[in-house]
Amino acid sequence: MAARRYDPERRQRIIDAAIRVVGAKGIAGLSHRSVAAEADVPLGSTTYHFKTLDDLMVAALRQTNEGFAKVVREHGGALADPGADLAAELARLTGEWLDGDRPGVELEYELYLAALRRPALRPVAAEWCDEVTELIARRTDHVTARATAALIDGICLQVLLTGGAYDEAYAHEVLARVIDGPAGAGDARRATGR
Amino acid sequence: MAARRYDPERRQRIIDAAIRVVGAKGIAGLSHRSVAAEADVPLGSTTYHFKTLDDLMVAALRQTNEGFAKVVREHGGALADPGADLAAELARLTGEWLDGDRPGVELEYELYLAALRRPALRPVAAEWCDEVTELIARRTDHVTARATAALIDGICLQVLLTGGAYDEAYAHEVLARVIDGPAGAGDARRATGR
DNA sequence: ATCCCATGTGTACCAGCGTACACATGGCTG
DNA sequence: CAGCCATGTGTACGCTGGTACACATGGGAT
Repeated sequence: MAARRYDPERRQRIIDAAIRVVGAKGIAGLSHRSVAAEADVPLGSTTYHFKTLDDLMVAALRQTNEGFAKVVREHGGALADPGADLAAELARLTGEWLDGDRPGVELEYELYLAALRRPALRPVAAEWCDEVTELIARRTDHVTARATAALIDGICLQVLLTGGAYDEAYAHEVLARVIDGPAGAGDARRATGR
Repeated sequence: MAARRYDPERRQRIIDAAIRVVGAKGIAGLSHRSVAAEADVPLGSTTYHFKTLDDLMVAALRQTNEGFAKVVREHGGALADPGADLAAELARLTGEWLDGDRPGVELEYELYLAALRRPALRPVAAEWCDEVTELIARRTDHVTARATAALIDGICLQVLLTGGAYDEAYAHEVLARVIDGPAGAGDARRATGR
């Protein structure tokens, strides 16, 4: 098998350092050198483990994708409860995520949005999308889940990009429209968008 | 008045060149030099008109913000018609925007999303948000308009970031939920328990 | 025990960057 | 019509970046 001689954690430490660098200076501040300094390893070590910065970003994005999932795991027990108000629960979770670790959220979105210009990141961004959708789809049909994920993304973006505050009541209200929309109209199962 | 000696269009040409550069190489490829080369002006000229790259990006973002508005102006006549199906109209317009000028859309989003890490861009991003919201708010209340704008953003993002295709029927369906959701009354949405 | 090679290290090269600054030019004000 | 100064130009400096490459080391296969 792979034989990691001296520092079996070397690669992982570089990824962690990259995440800290992006958090502190943004993607623009990410370089082999800055990561090497942050991880306290020589320059050659970062170029050895990650030939290109895209490779490093893919690894970092994969790791940060855990962020929201972690919040869900820790505070989202009610999500699975069929009796709970799904829209209210999602609005609450999103608020906790945004208010609890704003730098972490910004970092996660920065890496996520970087996929716009870096095709290498797109599969990872798509994974993240699918994971959130699947999570919601345990309580709704697939179309509703996709739309709910999109709406949450849009709401978060508006908060992050404009510097405004998160309004949980507003989020609850409009999330409910998407989630309860097809149920309230009478034909409960009318979703076959794809 | 300002006295532009030789080249009254100099500043504007630099902005246009900056937009072309971002379109071709992304924000990461934007520099005083690359813009100067693209605009065919000496280096000193770009640094004279725009002290920092942020200044240049603000000007570029302001200009690109016209993109969607332009589509609306040219193809969105029905938007103002109170008899038209607003959700269908928006879904159609978004499709035209995404399919008609994909590079332009990516460029616009790249500049828009750059506000995440560049506070200087946030006021401009907020302006763009407000403009779209106001446009929609001519047919709906303000909360609905904001949510609709957020949902459109989210849907576009999912298309752009994951490389998927735009599904107009899906967009129509979920936009309708947000827009028609509060059909009963403004705040009595929870009253219709079953 | 020996050797291979994955892993790790140090350094040098060159390109591109922001910035600064001295200088050129000619419309506008007075 | 004379001078000011907004505008425009060319060049140089110091820094940081990606990349390449020669060299070091020691675990495991033989």
